[in-house]
Amino acid sequence: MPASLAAVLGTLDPTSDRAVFRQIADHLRDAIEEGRLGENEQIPSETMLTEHYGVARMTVRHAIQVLQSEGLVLAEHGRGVFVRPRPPVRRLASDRFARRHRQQGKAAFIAEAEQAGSRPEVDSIVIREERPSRDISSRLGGIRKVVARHRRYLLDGQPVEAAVSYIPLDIATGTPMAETDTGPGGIYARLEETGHALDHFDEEVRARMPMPDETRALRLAPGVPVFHLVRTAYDTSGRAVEVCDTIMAADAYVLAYNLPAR
Amino acid sequence: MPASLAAVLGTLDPTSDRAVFRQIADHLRDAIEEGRLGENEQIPSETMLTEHYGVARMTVRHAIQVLQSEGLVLAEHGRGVFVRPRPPVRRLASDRFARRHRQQGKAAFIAEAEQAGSRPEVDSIVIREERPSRDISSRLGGIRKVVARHRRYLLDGQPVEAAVSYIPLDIATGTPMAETDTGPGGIYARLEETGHALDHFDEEVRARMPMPDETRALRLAPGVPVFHLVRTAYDTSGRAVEVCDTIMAADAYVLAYNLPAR
DNA sequence: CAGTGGTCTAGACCACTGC
DNA sequence: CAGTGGTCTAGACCACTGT
Repeated sequence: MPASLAAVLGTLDPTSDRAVFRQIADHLRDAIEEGRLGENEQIPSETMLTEHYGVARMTVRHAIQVLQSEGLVLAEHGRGVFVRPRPPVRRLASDRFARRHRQQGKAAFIAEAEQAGSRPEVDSIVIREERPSRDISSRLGGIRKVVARHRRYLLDGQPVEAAVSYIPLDIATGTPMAETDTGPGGIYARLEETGHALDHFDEEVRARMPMPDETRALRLAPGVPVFHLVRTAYDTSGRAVEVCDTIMAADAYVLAYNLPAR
Repeated sequence: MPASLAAVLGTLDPTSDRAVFRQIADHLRDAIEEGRLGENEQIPSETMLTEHYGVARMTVRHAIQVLQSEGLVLAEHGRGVFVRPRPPVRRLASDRFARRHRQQGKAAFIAEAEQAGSRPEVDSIVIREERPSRDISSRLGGIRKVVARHRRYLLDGQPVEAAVSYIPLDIATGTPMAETDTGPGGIYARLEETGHALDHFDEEVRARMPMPDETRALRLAPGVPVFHLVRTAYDTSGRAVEVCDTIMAADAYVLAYNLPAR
C-alpha cells in the first residue's frame, strides 16, 4: 500500500452534491481502474479511511459495500479488503458439442479442461426420476416423467458450474444415461448409439444475480452475476431428447457463438 | 399490504447464528418468491419493520439493501420500497442478422420492435473517426483508423441497449455508413452493396455488473447485471468488416442461439 | 403536512487473522 | 496480542412524495 493516501485517493469535495460515501467509493473505484491499487492488493483499512477522510466508520463501510456489490473488491474477515483479481476465463465455443469433439471418448467438460491444463472434477452427482417443471416439460414436448442428472463441475478444486440434465424416461431407462457413469463420450454419445442421432441444440442465455443457494454451491463472491443457460438437444427426427439447465459464475466465462448471415 | 406483518414475514429466531439483518432479508425474500408480496407491491416501511422486529432502523435498512443488490426490490425516495416487476423480455434469436430479415428495408432493431408492437427509437447518435482500442483493432485485422457509430436504442421511451459499431475507414468513407442516416436496411445492407457480401458473425457474450456510466445511460436499477456483446461481421472473403460492441440490461433480454451437432 | 427513504454520526461489542 | 472486518444501537437531519 502506498505511503500517502491522498496521492492514491484524493480528498473530498465539500461543495459537491454527491454523497460522501459515493465520493469515497468513486475514489477507490478510480484507483482500482487506473491501477494505483492492483489485483489482490489490500485497500486501505476502515480505520485508515475514516482518519483520512474524517468521517464515521459507517460511512466508510457504506462506500466499501458499494464496491463489493459492483464486484470490484472482496472483504476477508480479520484480514482486510482486497482488489478482486479477474479470474481465468473459460471460453465456450458454439461448436463445443460437435460430434468430432466426442470421438476421443471424453465428455466435453473433461476434454476441454485437460486441454487447457486444468484439473477437472465432477461431484454432487444425483440421478433420479422426477416430474419436470412446466417449463422443462414443454421443452421436451409435454413429457411427464424424466431422468434428472444433477452434477457440479470444478476446475482445480473451484466450483464453476452447476447443471441438471433432463432426459425423457423412455429414452434413458435401461441405458447408462440413468447411471452415475455414462461411459465414454457422455450422454450425447449414448443418445446417438440408441437411435437418437443429434441434429442441433437450441441454447437460451440469461444473466441475473444469484439466488442464495447458488451463491453457496458456486462459492460466488458478492457482486458476481450468473449465466443461466437452458440448452435443448434435438435428434434428426426433430424430437427434443434432452434439456440441460446450467448455472455458471459469469466472471469465469465468455460464451462464443457463430451466427449465420444467410 | 396485508394487515398482519407476522403472517407475511414471521419472527426472528434469537437462537440462530444467522445475523438479524440476514434473517429479515430472508423473510422478505421468501415473501416475494412465494407471492405473499406481489409485483409492484409496496413492502412494509422501515418504520413498520423496525417496530415489528424490535431492531434499530439501520438493521432494517441493511436487510433492504441486500434485497436491492439482489435486484428483488426497488426503493423510491419518499414513496416506499417496491417489489420489482419482471420486465418484458426481448428474445434475440441467432438468425436476427440473416439477409432475409434485411430485405424489408429496415434495420433489425426497428423491424423487430414494430413487429412486437413497441415504439422503437434510436438516439444519442454520434459518428466520428476514432483510433480503435487494441482489442477492437485486433478483431478488425490490426487496422488503425475506424468510423465509430455510437447510438442508444429505446423501446417505448425506455433505454434498453447502448452500442458502438466500428468500421474500417477504407470501407466506410464516402458511404452512408459514415452518415447519421445509413438508409434502408442499415449498415449491413450498405456493406453488401459495396462488395462486402456477409458470410457470418462471431458473437462473444459476457455478463457483469454495470459501470456507473452504464447505469446512467440505461437507467439501470440496482442489482441488474448487463450483457456485454462483441459481434464481428465477416465478408465472404474472410475479412472482418465491422465490430459491434453492445451493452444491454440483462433483465430485458434472453439470447437464443442455435448450435450445430455435426 | 405526515410519511417515506437517504445520509451520517459516535459509539458498542463481537469474530476472525496473523504475529 | 493488535488489527482487521461484521453486526448493531439510538439517535440526528435531510430530501422527496402525496394529500
